[in-house]
Amino acid sequence: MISSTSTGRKMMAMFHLLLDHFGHQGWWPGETRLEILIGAMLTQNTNWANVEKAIKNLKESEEISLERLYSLKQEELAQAIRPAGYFNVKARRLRNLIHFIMERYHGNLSECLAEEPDLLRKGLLSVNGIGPETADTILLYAAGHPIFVVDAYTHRILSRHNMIEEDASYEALQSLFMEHLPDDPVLFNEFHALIVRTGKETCHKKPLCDSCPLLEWGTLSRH
DNA sequence: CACCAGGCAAGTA
DNA sequence: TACTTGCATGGT
Repeated sequence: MISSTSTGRKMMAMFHLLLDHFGHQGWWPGETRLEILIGAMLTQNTNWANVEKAIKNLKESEEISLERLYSLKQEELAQAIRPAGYFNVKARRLRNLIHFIMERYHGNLSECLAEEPDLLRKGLLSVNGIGPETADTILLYAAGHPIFVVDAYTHRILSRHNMIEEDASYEALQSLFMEHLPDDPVLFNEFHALIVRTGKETCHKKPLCDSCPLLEWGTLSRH
């Protein structure tokens, strides 16, 4: 069943078109799993370059640890992550996540990430400031679970190529990948990164698809 | 100058 | 339930 279905073959074809065109993306950038969590929070509706500046600020004075982050006042944290934008909300959200790990997993990140995936996802979603994309980013890129991350690019590209309705839900998009591809975190990791790369470079809001690697894929109609 | 970026929550009707 | 708005810096 899995990837031998028509849809499964099509999705794998998409993956290989993108991989051949753009090459390996090497996601998620970050030296530690804690940095991946921080990046996941900070990159919400924000360019990654700005997130890097914010993380650099955090690393500047001292090594990043859960304890140190939690000891910072929200205001201090906010100033450090300023370049990432929305710094007041994001400082609060980051603290909420740290608090969640402190309370439920005794401040032990490894214990947290070793949690059973469905349970961890529910827990993450209960944190104010974590929605489906951020939760799934943590599950895939920090915990290594075969969970597909859906974002605005995924929605736009798949909808433009008539693989899904324009008003498709997050869940519907996620199922398109997870129900038709093998449960492989390495595949999901690269695939999501490639979709973001495609969205940035060739599949913009204003169509610019002369160089789109997916021109001959799907059932193109709205480019 | 306008527009966009690897979302989410809260407010409104 | 279904829209709309606030959050904010930095690059193109």
